[in-house]
Amino acid sequence: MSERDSQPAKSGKRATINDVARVAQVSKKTVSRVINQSPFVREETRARVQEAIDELGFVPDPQARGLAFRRSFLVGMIYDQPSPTYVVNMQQGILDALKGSGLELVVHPCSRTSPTLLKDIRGFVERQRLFGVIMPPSVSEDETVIELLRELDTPYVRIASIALDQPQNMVVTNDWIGAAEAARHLVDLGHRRIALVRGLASFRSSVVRGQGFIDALKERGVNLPPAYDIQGAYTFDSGREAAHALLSLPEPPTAIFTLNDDMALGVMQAARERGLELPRDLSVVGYDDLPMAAHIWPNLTSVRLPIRDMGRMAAEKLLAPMRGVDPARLQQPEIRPSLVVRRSAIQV
Amino acid sequence: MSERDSQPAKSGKRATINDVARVAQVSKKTVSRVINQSPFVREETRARVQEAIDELGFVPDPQARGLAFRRSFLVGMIYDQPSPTYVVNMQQGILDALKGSGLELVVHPCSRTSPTLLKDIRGFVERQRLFGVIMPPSVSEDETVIELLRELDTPYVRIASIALDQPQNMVVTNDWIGAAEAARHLVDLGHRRIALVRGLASFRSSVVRGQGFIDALKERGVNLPPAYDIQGAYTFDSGREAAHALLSLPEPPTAIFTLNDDMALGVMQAARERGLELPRDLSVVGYDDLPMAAHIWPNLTSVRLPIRDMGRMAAEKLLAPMRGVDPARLQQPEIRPSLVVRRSAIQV
DNA sequence: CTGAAAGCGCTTACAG
DNA sequence: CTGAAAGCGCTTACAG
Repeated sequence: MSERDSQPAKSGKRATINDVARVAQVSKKTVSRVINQSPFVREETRARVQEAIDELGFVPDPQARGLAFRRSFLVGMIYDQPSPTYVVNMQQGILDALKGSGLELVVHPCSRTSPTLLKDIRGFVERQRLFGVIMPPSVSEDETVIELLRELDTPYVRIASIALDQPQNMVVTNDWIGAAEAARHLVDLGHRRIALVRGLASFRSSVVRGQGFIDALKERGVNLPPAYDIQGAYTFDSGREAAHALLSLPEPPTAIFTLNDDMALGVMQAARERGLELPRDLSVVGYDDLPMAAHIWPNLTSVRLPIRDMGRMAAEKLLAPMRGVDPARLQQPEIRPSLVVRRSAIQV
Repeated sequence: MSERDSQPAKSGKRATINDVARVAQVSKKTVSRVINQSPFVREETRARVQEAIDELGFVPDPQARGLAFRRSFLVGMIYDQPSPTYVVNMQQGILDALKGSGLELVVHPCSRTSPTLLKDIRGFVERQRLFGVIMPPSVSEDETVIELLRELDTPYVRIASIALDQPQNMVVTNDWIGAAEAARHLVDLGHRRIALVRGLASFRSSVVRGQGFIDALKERGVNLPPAYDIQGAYTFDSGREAAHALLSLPEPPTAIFTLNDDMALGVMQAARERGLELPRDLSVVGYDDLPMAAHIWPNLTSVRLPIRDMGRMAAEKLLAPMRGVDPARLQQPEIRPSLVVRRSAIQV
C-alpha cells in the first residue's frame, strides 16, 4: 500500500505523519523536516505542511520519534533530597520549563548509601534512553554518578552550591551570601554571642553556608568560638541536641543560626524544654523558609532559596541545545537566596 | 540482511531481541513470547532463551515495545493536591509498587479551576499513551476527568474517601473513622465544648471527616451546635480566622478539631494572639500528621493517613492485569487512619 | 509449540 | 530543497 493510497485517518484514531504527508502532498520526510524545524524546507512548502498539521491536529508520537532518535523525550529527576517541599517545588520548576516542549518528567528518588545506587541509575537512564537528567544536592555532588552519566552519554544538569562542573551542566546557588545575610542580620540586632549549627559535613551546602556565616561575622568584627560551632545533621533531633549543648555553656549564645529549618525547630524545642521564652531569651534563624516557617510561633526568620526557579533554570539548560541555543551563551544569573525576616530573631 | 547473519552486538551497544534470537537459535518472535511470558513456549526453549537473555544482559527497549503495543510503560500521577508531603509520599508509594516492573512514574500537577484542565490532561494521556493514571483527591473526585480517561481507554485508579467507582478503580480511605477517633479522644479527655473547623466543602474528605466527627460526638452524647461548626478552606489563614470567631463566642470551646494540620497551626496562632496559653487554655487536634506536627510546640495531636501505602496500593491495582491478577479479587484492605496522640490536646 | 512477514510511527543516510 | 528506501526494536496476525 503506497502512501498516497492510504485511507484518511479514521475519526477516533490519531493522525500520523503519513496522513499529514498525504494532505500536504509531500513526502513524510518533508513533514519530518517541518516537525524538526529543519531549515532546508521552502517557506511555501513549510506553510502547506503546517496547515495540514493543524487541520489534522497532528502530534508526533514521542515513542516512535524516540525509537528512531534513539533517545526518549523524558527528563529524569534523580534525587536523594529528604525535604518534600524542596522536591515538589523543584519538580514544579522543571515542569514550568518543560511545558510545551513535549518532554515529560520522570521522578527517580535514590539513596547515596545504597550499594546498588550506580546499578539502579544505570538501569533507569539506559533503559529509558533519557533525554537528560536533573539532580539537586546531595546526589548532584556525587562524582561517581556524574562519571556514569558521561559514560552513558546522557546530558545532565547539577544543582549545587559550588561550581563543580562546566556552566552548561550547573545551576549554582550562592549559599555563601544567604548565610552571610543571616549573620549580618543577627549582628545588626545587637547580638554578639552567636552560635552556628551546621548540617551534615558531607553536604557542600553545609560547608559553604558555614563559611559564609563565619566570614560575615568576621567582617562585622564578631568571632565564632569553637564551642559555638556545632556539627548537626540537618535533622530536628540534631538541632535539639546542639541547642542543649550550647545553652549549657557557661556563656550561652543569645542567638543561634541553623543551616536548615528542621534544626531551627529542634533548637526552639530545646529552648522551651529549658524554660526559656522565645524569642525573648533566644533568637533563632533558620535556612530553607519552609512553608511552616511563617506558621509557627514565633514565626521563623529564615533564608529562602528560590527552589522552583532553580528547577526551571536547570531544565532550561537541558533544553538549550534542542532550541538551538548555545548552552555556553545561556544567561547564568546567580541564584541568590534572600533573608525573610520574621519574629524569631529580635533585638538583644 | 537476515537475522542469522547479523553481527554480534558490538560492546557498548545494547543487545536487541535479534541478538538474543541468534544466540538462542530461535526466531525473535519466540524471544518476544518469552519476554511477554506467553504460555505457548516449550519449557526447554524458554530456558535456552532465558539463558541467552541473561548472557547478553538483554533488556527490552520500552520505546520499541511501546510503539508496537500502542501503549507506553509510563504511569501518570495527576494531582492538584497542595501538600508537598502528601505528594512526595504518594510518589514514593507508587514507586515502591512499580519497582522491578519496568514502569516509570511521570508526574503531572494540574489545577481543577484551569479552563484548559481537560485539554491538558487529554494531551498528556493521549500523547504519551499512558499505561495508567493514578489520582489523589481532589482531582480524583472530578467526574469529567474520569469520563475523559474512559473515553481514552486509559486505566486509572482513584484515591478518595468515598467509593466513587468500581473496586478495581478505587483506593478508599476511611476518613470517617479518623475523625471519629479524634472526637472520642477529645471527649475522653473530658471536653464537652468541642468545635469543628472543616476544609473546603468541595472536597469529599471534608464532608466525610466532618460527618465522622459529628457522629462520634453524638455516640458519646455530645452535641455540635451550629456556632461550633465552622467552614474553613484547608489553609492556615482560614484556621486562624475560624479560631478567632470561635474564641469570641460567649461560650468558647475548650477544644478545636481541624480537618487538616495547616488549619490547626492557624488555630494555635489565633489562640496565642489572644493571649491564651497552649495547651492549657485550648486543646487542638489536627488531621494529616505532617512531619512538623511532632516538631512544633506543643506537639500536635493529629490523625495520620498512610499516604505511602495508599500510593503503593493504587499502583498495585494498576499492575494487576499485567500480572495476571484478577483486579476484582485483589485484596481490598480498608485504609484506616490512626490518631497520633501528642501534647496539643490535654485533660480539661 | 514455532516462525516469516508486515507493521507500529517516526528518522537517518543517501540520492538527486 | 525534496524524496524513496531502509531501519530503530519491538509485536500482531496469520500460517503451519
